[in-house]
Amino acid sequence: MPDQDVKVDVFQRDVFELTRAIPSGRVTSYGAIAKSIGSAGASRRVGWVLNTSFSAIPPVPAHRVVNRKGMLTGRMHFPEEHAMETQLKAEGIEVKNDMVVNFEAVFWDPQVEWLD
DNA sequence: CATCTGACCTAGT
DNA sequence: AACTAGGCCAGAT
Repeated sequence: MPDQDVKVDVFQRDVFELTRAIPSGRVTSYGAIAKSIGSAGASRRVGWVLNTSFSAIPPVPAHRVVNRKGMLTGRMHFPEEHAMETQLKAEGIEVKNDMVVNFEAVFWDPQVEWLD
């Protein structure tokens, strides 16, 4: 099989695995994920992969992934309109006006805390 | 088949 | 510090 397909598969697998490793009550960013799996700059692909994560087994907590500013940019893509915010709040993360409150405090850096 | 778009980020001006 | 441009790469049109 073509190398490209393999790369995509690995990329997707890594994104899923890393995202599942995000502790409850914490969030991370697309760029941080991309960087820690060796694809720095490919943050847009992370979004695409997460979009396919809704049907993934086991489920991927895509609601814990936001952009660099702590903004819930992907909430409109969730199955239900307020799913992302609701789930975050259920985990103890405060969300106001589509923004994670105290973002720096709840930010989870995969490169530091996700050790193989 | 060509062009645009997007759950983004960094760097340059 | 605000703004622009470029890069990333797969889907959609």
